Amino acid sequence: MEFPKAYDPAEVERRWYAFWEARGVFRAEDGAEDKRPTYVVHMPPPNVTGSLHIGHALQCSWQDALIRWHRMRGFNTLWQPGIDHAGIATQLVVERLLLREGKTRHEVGREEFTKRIWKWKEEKGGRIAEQQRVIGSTADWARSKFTMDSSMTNAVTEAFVQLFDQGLMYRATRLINWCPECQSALSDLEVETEEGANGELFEFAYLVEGSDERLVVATTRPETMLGDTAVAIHPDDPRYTHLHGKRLVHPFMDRTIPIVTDAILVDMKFGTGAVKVTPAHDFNDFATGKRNGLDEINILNKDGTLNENAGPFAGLDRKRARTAVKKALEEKGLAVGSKPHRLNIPRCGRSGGVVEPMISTQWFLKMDSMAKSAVDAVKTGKTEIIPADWSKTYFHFLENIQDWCVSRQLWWGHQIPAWYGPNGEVRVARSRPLECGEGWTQDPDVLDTWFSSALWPFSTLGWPDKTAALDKFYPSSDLETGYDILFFWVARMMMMGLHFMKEVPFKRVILSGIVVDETGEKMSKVKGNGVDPLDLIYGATFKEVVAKTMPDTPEAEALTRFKKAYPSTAQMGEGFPAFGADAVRMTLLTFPPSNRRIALAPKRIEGYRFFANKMWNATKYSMEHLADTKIDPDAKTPEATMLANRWILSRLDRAAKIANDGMTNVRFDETANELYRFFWTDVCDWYLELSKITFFHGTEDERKETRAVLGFVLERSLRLLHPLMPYVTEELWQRLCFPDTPLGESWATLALRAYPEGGEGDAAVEKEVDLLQKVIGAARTIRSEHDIKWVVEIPVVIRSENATALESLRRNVSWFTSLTKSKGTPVIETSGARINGAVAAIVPTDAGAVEVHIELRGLVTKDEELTRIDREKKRLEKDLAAVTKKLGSPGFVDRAPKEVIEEAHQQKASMENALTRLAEARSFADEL
RNA sequence: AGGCGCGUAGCUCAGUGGUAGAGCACUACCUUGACACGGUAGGGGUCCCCGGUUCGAAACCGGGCGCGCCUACCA
Repeated sequence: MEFPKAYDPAEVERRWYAFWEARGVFRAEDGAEDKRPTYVVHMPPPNVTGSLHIGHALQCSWQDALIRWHRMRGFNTLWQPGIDHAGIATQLVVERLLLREGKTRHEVGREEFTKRIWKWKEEKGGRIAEQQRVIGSTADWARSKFTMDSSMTNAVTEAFVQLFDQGLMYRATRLINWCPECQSALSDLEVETEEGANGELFEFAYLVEGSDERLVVATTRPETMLGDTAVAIHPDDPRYTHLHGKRLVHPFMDRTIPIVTDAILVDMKFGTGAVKVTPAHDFNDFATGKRNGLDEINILNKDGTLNENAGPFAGLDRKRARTAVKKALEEKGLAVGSKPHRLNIPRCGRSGGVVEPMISTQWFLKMDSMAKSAVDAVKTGKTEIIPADWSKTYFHFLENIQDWCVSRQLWWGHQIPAWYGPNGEVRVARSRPLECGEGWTQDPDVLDTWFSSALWPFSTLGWPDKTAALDKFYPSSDLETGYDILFFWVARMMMMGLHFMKEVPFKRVILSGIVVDETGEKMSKVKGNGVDPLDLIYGATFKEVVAKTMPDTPEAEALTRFKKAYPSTAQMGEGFPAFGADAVRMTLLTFPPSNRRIALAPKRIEGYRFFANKMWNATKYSMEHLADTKIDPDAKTPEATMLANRWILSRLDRAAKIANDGMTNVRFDETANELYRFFWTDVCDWYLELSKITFFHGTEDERKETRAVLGFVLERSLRLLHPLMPYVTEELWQRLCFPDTPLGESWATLALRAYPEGGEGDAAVEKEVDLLQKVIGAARTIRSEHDIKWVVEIPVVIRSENATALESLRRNVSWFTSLTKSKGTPVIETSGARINGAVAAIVPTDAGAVEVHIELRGLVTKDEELTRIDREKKRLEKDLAAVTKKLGSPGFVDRAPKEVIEEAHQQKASMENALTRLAEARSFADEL
């Protein structure tokens, strides 16, 4: 089989996704006869309007790593995918399309409009699922659900009816958040506050009835005065005692309004101490109205224009009305003035329009008892939130929760299963009740999209039917999602799951952070600092990137802004190369999951592409030397007698342990970093180099053992890395294990091999090798410091009083010779004559230093050597001073643990010994 | 205003009581039979500041400064 010199992710990755799919790797088994333990993850269903962004890529990487890891460990894994119908977002998209035809949804009608949305969905919607495949997600796509599927609608209806029958779902008239742009009610959570907006505080006066006295109030929304039904003062405010019980004249309406006293609303110290009260358009005022029995006058139409209650201002839109009211007040001499004021503006999370509190009749879901259960489930540990810090936020939300306004005045969504009769009757049922004939109409409103999402962990499995899948896969194991939807989704699933299934929907909640740009700024369309993961996977020029993210900005400026957001791209030329999905995944996995912000540096991704190339070439090398050795993936750990082989097997064992621990503890970064380190440093830098000694100079027996170990280590390394970097590992595994089968045609797949468990390794072997590495390192440092060319072979003498070390060095002298290019065989001795004109490196050990003397006469100058020794000396002295101080400090010897003291003594002795040797070496420098 | 989080090498980040770590970037040398998407070696840090606990603090506690996010908001 051809083995190109460099790894090409684009060529390789393309090959494997369909391969896995064809082998049924992703499938979960419903059947009761399948006795494997289950592992279930629900993928947060992305919006049907959405396309893959880097946040999805992060979550896919995490979830796929968890899923693949469990699958390899023999779990019956279900990764449940799906798509969310995203009520408002989708409706807005299709409305915008209609607008291009010059039509509104009201003109085409509800039925036609809904048809159009479905058509749009079939053509354009849900493309994200294809993109999720690109990054390697092994979800069970055959089970994918759309929240508007009939089975989902069935579940939503059932849930609604049950909740209504239980008295938890009710209809009420109250002040709610209204988005005039969407013309719909919103839940509290869908309102986003724009902080610190520049506005003004406008002051005007009401005249006291029957006098000339003026009472000055202030407002940031002057037009709301049209709905004022009182002015409140503090009962204890001496300035206004004489006004108690008086009334004020409304300047534009034919009414007077009372002056009420209210200690809750009014802060005497703020402003004039008098507050206008608009119960129908302000949450605080609404409560004040209830306390004081005030009228509630709604002055707004659903589209945000003023209604007939606004008298002369009726018909104006909010903004114009504000100007008009101010002007009219000025004309009447009632305006007092205005000053700049910073305020927070509530905006609709979807449309961005300014939200207006408005009195309206809506459906609400009672939250208190369900919220309590959801709190208890976490407090009692039935569900664990990771990182645990988030529990506090979760509790705070649920302990202060308001009833959930679930009805939306949209056309796209699950229509509320309530019918209203001609005489005000209300019927809630699974389908239109027979008695609801002539004169009855179904509630036109739909349910909040999050209501259907809240049922997801069981609705996707067939609820309310008792299905095999529901039986087997509820509750799920882990839920992994961004912390930004902790309230929207996670908390609500908890409540619904506990309510309907009497059991928590998931055992662990893993909350991920937000991917931000390289400088830590949140990615946003406005800033244009987003990155499309597909551009990273497939490659793209920076011009192409900014054309997408900042389409309205001139190219040069856009490029400047882009480079500012991603400084590391300065070293990348004209664009991103194709990093490949593996590199993108690996990068995202190396951030600790507890990080709230994940600053994506493209340069870092490059590093993992290089890592894939390293794996590629290590495999290439191995296969060249394995010759006809058949790699049996089922082989047990081979017997090893040679130190290098025993060592790498030990390291493999420990790396596997660390990898598993990381996955268990949701520390993917620890898994990823250890496997990276293990493969690059232990396998490539040391083991492959050592294996060359055997392959080129060893006996046939040695070669045979080394081939077996090399093949084994490589095969297991690929397994270990597979959940993180599935593509390159599958490719290399196929090449390694089935060299005669054309790629993509074998039946076996790495995705279904057992994940190595690992263990503690062999400490004695690792300690021995550690010393050899240090001695080799010391010799290399000398070479490098003195600029000795690689091809120059140099005589070496090694001396030490450490008998164990000497013995090991003698046995493994070829390591030293080969890896330091020393001449002939180094002389290894306890003491005795040293080479004239040699420089020495000192390696401290716990049984006397190892000295490495290298003959460099004629190759270096005395000064160079003195510089080197002095630097070494300085370093040792610094460390020695630290440990000496520690040992001398009062209390340390008395109070520190025995082993710590012992260690300190040993360090001291070893450094002192090394310093003595170094001083000797210094005197030798004269001979150079 | 409250809550939460963060501040460690030029950059992105690990490290949670025992002599400061990784990757990238940087410097020098090297095309050595897997890999220049590479190798070998090296330089670089008052661990934000101030107190306290401790024999010992980057880590634990208190206070401050700076940054970010969330919740609630004064008309």
